[in-house]
Amino acid sequence: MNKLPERIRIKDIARLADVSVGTVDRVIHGRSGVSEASKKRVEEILKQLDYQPNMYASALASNKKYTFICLLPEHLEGEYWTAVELGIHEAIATYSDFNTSVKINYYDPYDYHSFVDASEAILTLQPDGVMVAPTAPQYTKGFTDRLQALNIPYIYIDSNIKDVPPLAFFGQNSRQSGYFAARMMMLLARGEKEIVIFRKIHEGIVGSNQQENREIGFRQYMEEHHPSCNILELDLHAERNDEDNEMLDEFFRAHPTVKNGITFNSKAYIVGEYLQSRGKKDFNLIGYDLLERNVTCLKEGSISFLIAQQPELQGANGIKALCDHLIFKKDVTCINYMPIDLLTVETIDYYHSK
Amino acid sequence: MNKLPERIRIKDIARLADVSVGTVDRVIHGRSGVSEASKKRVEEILKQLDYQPNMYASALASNKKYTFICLLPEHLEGEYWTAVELGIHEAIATYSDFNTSVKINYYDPYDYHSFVDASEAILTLQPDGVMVAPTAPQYTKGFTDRLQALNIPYIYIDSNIKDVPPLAFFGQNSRQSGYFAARMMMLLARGEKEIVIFRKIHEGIVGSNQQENREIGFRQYMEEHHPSCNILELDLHAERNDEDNEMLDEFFRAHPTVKNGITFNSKAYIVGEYLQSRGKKDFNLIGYDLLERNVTCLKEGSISFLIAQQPELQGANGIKALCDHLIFKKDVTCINYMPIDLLTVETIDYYHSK
DNA sequence: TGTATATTTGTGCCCGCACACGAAAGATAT
DNA sequence: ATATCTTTCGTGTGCGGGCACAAATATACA
Repeated sequence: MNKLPERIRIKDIARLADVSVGTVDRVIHGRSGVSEASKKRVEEILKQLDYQPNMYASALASNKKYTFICLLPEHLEGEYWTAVELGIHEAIATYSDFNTSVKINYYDPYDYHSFVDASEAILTLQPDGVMVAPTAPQYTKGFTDRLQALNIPYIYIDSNIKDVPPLAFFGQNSRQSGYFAARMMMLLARGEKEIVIFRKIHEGIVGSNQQENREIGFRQYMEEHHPSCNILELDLHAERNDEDNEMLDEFFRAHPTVKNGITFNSKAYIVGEYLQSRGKKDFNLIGYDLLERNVTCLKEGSISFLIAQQPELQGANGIKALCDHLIFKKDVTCINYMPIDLLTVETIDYYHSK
Repeated sequence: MNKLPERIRIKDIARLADVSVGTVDRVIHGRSGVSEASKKRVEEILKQLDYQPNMYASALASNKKYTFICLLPEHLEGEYWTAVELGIHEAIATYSDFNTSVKINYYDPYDYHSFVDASEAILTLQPDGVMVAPTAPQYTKGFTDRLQALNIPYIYIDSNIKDVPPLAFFGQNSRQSGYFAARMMMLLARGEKEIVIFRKIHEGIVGSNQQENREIGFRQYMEEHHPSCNILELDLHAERNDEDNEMLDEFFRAHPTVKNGITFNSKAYIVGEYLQSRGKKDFNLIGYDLLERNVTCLKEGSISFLIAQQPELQGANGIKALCDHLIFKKDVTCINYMPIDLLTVETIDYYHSK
């Protein structure tokens, strides 16, 4: 009477199937050289005992290396994508014993050629997995088609794209988050009839379909619940401070009664810092993402609410999905919407994304 | 010219220090039997190369087993603690290759003897780590003192206790969460001058200091920002439905103008379902925790906001902290406040705690 | 100087698994 | 019947590190 150990090993399977560990190994990995009879016997016991390999021992023995490449928009330190990078490196660190490494490449979100060039470079490097922020949907398909052909799995973060489904997507449902933002805005606005949307435009290009979708959701809520509310718009440049401030001055001179506003990008601090500099305390501002400058505005009162989307977690989960797929051979959920988090001065200190 | 591999191994250290792997191993584990000279040399190289052991190989070789015991309040399926258990099992599953196992024991939160008996039982089992929900602070110290004496690390979840600091605490800052709840309540209330707090009392015992602290925070906000607001109270029993409904009927008959209420426990659905059954649509209700029945109320409109505290993550992080400490020898942050999450009908579908 | 005893160091095996190599058994050809 | 090839299978080695034991060196004492 042999008692089985809690954790089933290949050795145990082999003994029960009356074959050697080599044969069990061949069955598990679907390699050739096993008779139908043995194969069947082993597979049956494997299933019956629900054998789960020790992935650490497996990784140790196989001694394989995995290299991933991420393709993100160029950005300055402290901007939104910095947080995504943090998550990426964090995930790589937790999987470092599996011989994983990552390289982050960049493209100019306002120049489509740049994206194509960068994706070309990645293809020649033949990584084991790719993670890309497809802020320019129309130029992504050519890239992912080639990845598909090379059998390289790829992850989308931040924005999703209809076309071919990736291995996984991590990001917010932008439309819904805009819809939610509208409800929060109107809760602050208390029946006011004027709202302003602050946009950010660079050479006529919005630069991210996230922003557009958030605005669509926002307007949908307004139509459904406050159809009589007047929605104004102001396009800022987010480049030279004084220029933006002048435009804001002009706007508020022309619309002195507007008391509520929202930005659908991560640059709410531009408006927040303006409000602070002008001593305007009666304005309700909602913005996106926990940039340091946004958080400062939130704490000092010039921003009422920030909506966050856990960028670190997006980056980390993207890498984890690649590892789950390639190393652990686990099934990966394709669509992964991140939570829509509302942060206020009362809750900001307790927010983190681990 | 020897090129070092990306990942430094004991073997590499040994070669550089001109000793055997056995000696390096002894230095790493602080075992005796190493001359001062060798020790110093090895330690220097260790530090210089920032050697990080392959924890998976280490776990494989040492072949140690770790058993943890959790002590939670008894509860029915679907209540708050179910989610904590989920997180516990999830974490154990991810660490299963490290030979970890967990056992969950229960005590009656309304009977202090029960807690003492249960903790006694745990001490005789001599687990490698303990996680406890100290809802009865005054009876916990005797237990943790004994654990300390046995050198068994312990984690608090949900509530923290002043006394002796545990290895780590995971839970919400209850006071602050009540403070935040008050702000949200008043945002919904729009200048109304009456608020009702629904409590839950069982045989005169509140059963959790979380609830009390949330109420303290709530009242603090009200005093600071709406001192003239009238705060009513209603104690429910949460046992037989009809009895609670009668009390609610009576309350609303006596106070027909009250349009805003909050519960500081997870039983908001008692009030939510009541409102629904009576067709009261003009009442703003805020509650805690994502029980299925609460979520249903949120979706159907009888609850406006739910405040969540990621119970799965609390459970999972507690186990992870024990593993980090015992297996990976990593430093563990002692105080870990969970985020204060606001959920609405617009965001609930995107909320999850992974 | 030799022997006994500490102290320090090196070696080998094992953990669970992957993979290469070679042995054994069966099939086909001559 | 023997040689050759193919299919099927078992064994051995190594991944990085823990630990027991043996070996080597140092120290004590006669």
